[in-house]
Amino acid sequence: MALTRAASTTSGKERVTVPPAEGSGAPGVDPAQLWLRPTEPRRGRRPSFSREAITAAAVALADTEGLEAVTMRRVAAEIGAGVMSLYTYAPDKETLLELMVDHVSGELTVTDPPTGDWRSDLKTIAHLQRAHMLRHPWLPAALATRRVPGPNTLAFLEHALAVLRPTGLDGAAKLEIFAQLTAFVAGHVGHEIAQAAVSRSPDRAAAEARYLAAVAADGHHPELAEALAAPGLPLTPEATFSRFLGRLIDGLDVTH
Amino acid sequence: MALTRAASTTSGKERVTVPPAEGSGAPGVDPAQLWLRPTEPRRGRRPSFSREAITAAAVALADTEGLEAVTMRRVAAEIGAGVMSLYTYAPDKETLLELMVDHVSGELTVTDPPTGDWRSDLKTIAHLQRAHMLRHPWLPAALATRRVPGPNTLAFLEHALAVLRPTGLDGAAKLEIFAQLTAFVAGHVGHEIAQAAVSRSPDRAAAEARYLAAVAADGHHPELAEALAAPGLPLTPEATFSRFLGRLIDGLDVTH
DNA sequence: CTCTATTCTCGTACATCGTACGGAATTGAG
DNA sequence: CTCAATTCCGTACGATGTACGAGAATAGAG
Repeated sequence: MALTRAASTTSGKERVTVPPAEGSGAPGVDPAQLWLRPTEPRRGRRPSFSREAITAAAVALADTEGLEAVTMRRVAAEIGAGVMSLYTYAPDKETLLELMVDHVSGELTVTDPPTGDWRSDLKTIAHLQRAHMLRHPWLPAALATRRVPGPNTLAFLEHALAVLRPTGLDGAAKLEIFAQLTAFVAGHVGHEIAQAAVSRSPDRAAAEARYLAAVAADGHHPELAEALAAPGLPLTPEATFSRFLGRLIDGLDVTH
Repeated sequence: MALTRAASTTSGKERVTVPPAEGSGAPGVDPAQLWLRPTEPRRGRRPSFSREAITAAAVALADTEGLEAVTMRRVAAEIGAGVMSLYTYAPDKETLLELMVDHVSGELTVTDPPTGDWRSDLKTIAHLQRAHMLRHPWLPAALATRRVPGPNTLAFLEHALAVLRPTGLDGAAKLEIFAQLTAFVAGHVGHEIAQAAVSRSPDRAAAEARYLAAVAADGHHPELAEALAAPGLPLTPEATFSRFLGRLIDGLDVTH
């Protein structure tokens, strides 16, 4: 979610001195090329495939076999195309990922208008997002590197902004809240998924438990030892999510 | 941060039906192999390198050239080793990444004991983490796939748990708060970094602004249009962070 | 119709990645 | 010394993203 008013990060002479990160100087994905390209002139050979079909195939692949199964070769094979044909529809794999993210965001259609109780509405949004991400477990990972919101994402954002209207916050704050809420949900679901994956292989889970037990027993981590030893009813991930979401949203101070 | 009491996710017959995610069935990294291995028997050829040196080289590389520059070949070259020698010290690259994360976490040493004002202490922790991540911009991305906390991470966690003692929350809740706080900071800093990267290439920033302007002008996104048009003083990333952190922590309801 | 410009298709090829394998080198124990 | 253990690392393999360019299909111009 890189949604900020254009000039808000470098104003005037202020120099940002952050060293290069993941995709440092690289131009990334051009939004115009991605979301704004008009229906091209009808000329030349007729296309055999479509963005839609390619994206859908990639999504299906990610859903059933995980994000790492989404390779250009696999996707191409899935729709019966040559590998290089994909590059007619998307300039590179990163772009295909963005297409995938926005594609599934189409499922996030909201029918109910805002109720006026923005806290409650925001919780509904978060639960929608959680269910959505559980259905597409690769989403949290994919969202981490997403740049430009596509039409489906924008539609959902539009709804979120409407929900936040009663807060009276300025635009930037509303955008930030949505971005942070999405990040929170992605983070939480990401952990849920990772946890579930660990639990699914017993030796792995046992190894982890043994490690933590060893750390707790070394005497240098009394707080951790106590935290791990404490009873505390085992909550479902759902309950944990709700509790945390409540803490987050109910406490949102909107007066400053 | 996969820190949960061992049995808290699958209790009894409850089946987790989440489809495969990023590293689905794969065993990942064995914590014992990673953090608990004792000083091996003194026999055979003397080691020419060390985990420390390898990890430090990898970190230096990530700091200056980004995470994608950290390849086994580059790291090996950096310390004058053959590529395959690295595998004596770490079983695979994922493990090396975990080593890197914990290595830099060594900088997070906290000297001041908790003051008793846990909200204030928590904010201090978050600011520490933010500065830390800005110094190592690859951290937010690397943290997303981290599994088992190493000694330095555990030391910091221990401090955080001590800070949270006055809340009276149970262990699981405290662990969750720390995990979510870390996730929040990582998410925020990740966006800061991405934003800075975009701003650094003017054409890229302009393209993005043009795209958003086009969307705002299409008539289908009135809320977004208003949010983008609103004045709102351009805040420094620091200020935005503090404001959000305040909203998050001040509102944390600890009574349930 | 033919010609030509345009567009899509995709086989081949290459650089780069993580890492399996196995032999050479070095060490301490018996 | 012999032997087993341990480290070092050159070579090699399979997989990946994608540049390149030759061919095929299409639509308008003449």
